Amino acid sequence: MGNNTKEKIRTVSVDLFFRKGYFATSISEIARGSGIQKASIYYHYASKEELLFSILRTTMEDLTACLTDSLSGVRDLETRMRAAINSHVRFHLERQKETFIANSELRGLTSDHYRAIVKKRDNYENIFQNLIREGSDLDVFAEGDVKILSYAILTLCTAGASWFRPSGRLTPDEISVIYENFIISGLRQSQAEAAEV
Amino acid sequence: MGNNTKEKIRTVSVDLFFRKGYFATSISEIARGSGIQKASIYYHYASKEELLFSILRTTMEDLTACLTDSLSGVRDLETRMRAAINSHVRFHLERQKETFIANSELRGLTSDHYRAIVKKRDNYENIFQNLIREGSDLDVFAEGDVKILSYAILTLCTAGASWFRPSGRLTPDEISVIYENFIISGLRQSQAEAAEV
DNA sequence: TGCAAATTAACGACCGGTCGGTAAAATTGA
DNA sequence: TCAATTTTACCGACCGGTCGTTAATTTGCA
Repeated sequence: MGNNTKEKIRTVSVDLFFRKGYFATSISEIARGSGIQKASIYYHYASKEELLFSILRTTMEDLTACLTDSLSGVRDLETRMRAAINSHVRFHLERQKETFIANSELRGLTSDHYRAIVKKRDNYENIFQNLIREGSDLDVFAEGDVKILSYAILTLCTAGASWFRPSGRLTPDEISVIYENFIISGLRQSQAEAAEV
Repeated sequence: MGNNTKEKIRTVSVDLFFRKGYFATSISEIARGSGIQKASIYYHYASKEELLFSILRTTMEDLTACLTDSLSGVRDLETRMRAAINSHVRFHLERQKETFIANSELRGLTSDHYRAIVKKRDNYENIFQNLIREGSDLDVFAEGDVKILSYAILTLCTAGASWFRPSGRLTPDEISVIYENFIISGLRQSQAEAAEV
């Protein structure tokens, strides 16, 4: 029961960090939004930075768990890539604020915490890079720069989170399909195209 | 001659805003980096926010000028799209720090200045949206959601600026070609693909 | 009674911004 | 031509206020 307050602090922080940014958000504001005094925050979190780190860590862990879950049991490579994109897009749309923070507020971390998050991020990207590599080995995808292509895929989908509004005309799955088709055709043809020209 | 200092302040600010962020950068730091006292900054700029606005405004103006320049005299639609992508990529790679700030520090602006920058950004995006629209009218590109596609194209290329290192193995033009091919094939086929499935 | 959870009050550091002042350069005018 | 005046560019000291954080204390439930 006692972690009601801790969760409230987290929720309010996510909202404020998303809207105003980490440095522009003060502990006082978080306290006000949580309905407590600002000193009380330090009972639950050691520092403002640890609050940020806690948000980023769980977000990255949930993101990766979501991806491995979506891939388990799927064999066909194009289907795996589509499932990966769908997982990425859905997670970013459903947990818009947290993923936005995870992509923009890394500078607020201490160097130790920064390294920890980047490690998790690299691990996540690696899953995509392996998919691309396997795909071009099996000639499902054309040859291409694996790193650049993986960054391209991820930022493309991540960007969706910055303009998505839950009340908009498209559902997360509809948006996902648009990206899936765009990316799959890019992966198939990008280098064949280059040879042509 | 006197604007040496003003330019120096701008250069130092761009560097610090890029590395640490707008809110995490103090006027004292900018002064220290510029080799002057912080009071002197207020001789050249009315406020910290105006300094940010000045950077963003000129960046957006140069960006748009660069694009219209690249498109002038080019007729064929695919070639126009490739030229637009090339202009966008090159500008973002060559003026990496400024464009990064322009994409991440809008929250530091007053609402008036915010509106002014967003207007310039919308105007820039419109040029791309028109290219997509013309392309699908002429059946050079498949039908698709113009807004989503334009955001996809722009964020894809913009993201390049966040990992690009001038000392890397690829030149701006080589990177541009990768993106051009990826995008062109996506624009041609993304919706045909959807019908297939 | 004990302990978790919150309070009140205060801390030093630093923030963006302003102050009065000044040396040097540029401009004015007779 | 040259003294008088204004403008340019900058300085060091300082403002009120807010920052993140800590310490001591009180509250309220088991």
